[in-house]
Amino acid sequence: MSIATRKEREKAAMRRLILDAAHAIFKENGYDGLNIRSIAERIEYSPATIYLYYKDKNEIFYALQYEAAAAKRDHLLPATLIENPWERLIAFGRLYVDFGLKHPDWYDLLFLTRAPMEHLENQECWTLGMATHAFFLETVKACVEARYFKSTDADTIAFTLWCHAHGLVSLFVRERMRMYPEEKRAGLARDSFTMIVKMAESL
Amino acid sequence: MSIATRKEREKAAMRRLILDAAHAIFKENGYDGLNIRSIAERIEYSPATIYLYYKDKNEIFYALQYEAAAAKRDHLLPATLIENPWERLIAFGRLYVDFGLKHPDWYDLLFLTRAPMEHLENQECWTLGMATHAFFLETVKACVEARYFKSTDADTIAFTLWCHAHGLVSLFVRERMRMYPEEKRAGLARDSFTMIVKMAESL
DNA sequence: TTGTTTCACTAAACACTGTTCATTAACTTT
DNA sequence: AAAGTTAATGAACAGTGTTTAGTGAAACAA
Repeated sequence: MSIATRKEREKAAMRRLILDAAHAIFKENGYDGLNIRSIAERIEYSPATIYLYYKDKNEIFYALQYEAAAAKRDHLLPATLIENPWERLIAFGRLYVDFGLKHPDWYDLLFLTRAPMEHLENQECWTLGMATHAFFLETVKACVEARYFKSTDADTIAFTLWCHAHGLVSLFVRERMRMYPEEKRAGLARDSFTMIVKMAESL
Repeated sequence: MSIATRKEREKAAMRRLILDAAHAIFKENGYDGLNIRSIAERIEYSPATIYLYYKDKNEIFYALQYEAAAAKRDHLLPATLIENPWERLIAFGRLYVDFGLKHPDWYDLLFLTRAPMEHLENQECWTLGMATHAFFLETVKACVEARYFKSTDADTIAFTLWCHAHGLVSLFVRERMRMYPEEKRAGLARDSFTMIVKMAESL
């Protein structure tokens, strides 16, 4: 029994080792620089060994996506502590955009990568994302109930705000802000966030 | 001289042939199914021949991106004919979203592909996109001047509206709408567009 | 017409991906 | 100590983008 548990432990350690290497490479060279051989080289094992611990590259990708989701959850945590729903909503939005602009690679991984999403519903990552989204929706609903909006359609309000934040971050992450001079971009992001808040107030 | 012009004509025809093949493959199999060998096979030439007409795959990618930009411009054309700036703005937004949802692959190519954008500034595609963006900005400015908004910051208004539309389309194109039941998604998109228009009215 | 040059084209290769499999060597069990 | 199990790997395969040496035909010069 002891040997079996040790082996389990070693297996988990190896999976961790692989994932940490993948994580490091991803941070250093982005998704493009991440390949099986680069991981293998970094952990000083043969490429074939990777396949003893992860079915294929997608599984590693999923695991990385989970890391990103966890990082996002942690980043948004401070907002969840705020009592007032309206303040909470604003803080949530601000931190969401903040996360995307500070960690474009992770945001990319979570929301912009054209990836095999088919099996993602079963993934822990999806659960984590759903929880965050549910929390966001709850906050909007709390605002609706507290009459912060004239509209009562919480779903549409939430979706609309999400569209704005996601669109804003996406334009930055995928470098579609080139028509604006570099020094104006950050200000534009800030002003637009302020504006959507104002728009939401009078909603 | 006649031979030289004929050769030029043939060269242009070949570039067209390659691009049309690429276009067709892209429409049939998406960006992933598009590779040099598949183009070569379709036009019944060797893969190496492609490189006599396009420097590398990126150049073909750029050309395709231009096709997408032209398709988008054509799709938005009806809006440009509307006199009233506010009506024009709404029509423009509606057609923009409509284009993205109807042609996700092209939208992807234009705004979501992680691509070598470095040399894109010099590209016709960029010029075309800039023109469309400039028109959009002009429309917002016209609305500002006609006092359709309280705010006078046309740049931020335009950017904010773009963020929403782009975010909305992006969530669909990259399949991040899974948390909403399939049959509700279209309605949500419609409602959200209506909502952002309402929000803009009271801006 | 003949010899030379130019040019479109291609087969074959290279380097790089993800992935598989037979073999080896070490560990575990008997 | 022998037999069985398993972790690890070298070598290969198939699929990418891209380059290069070479071939045959078209264009040109005599």
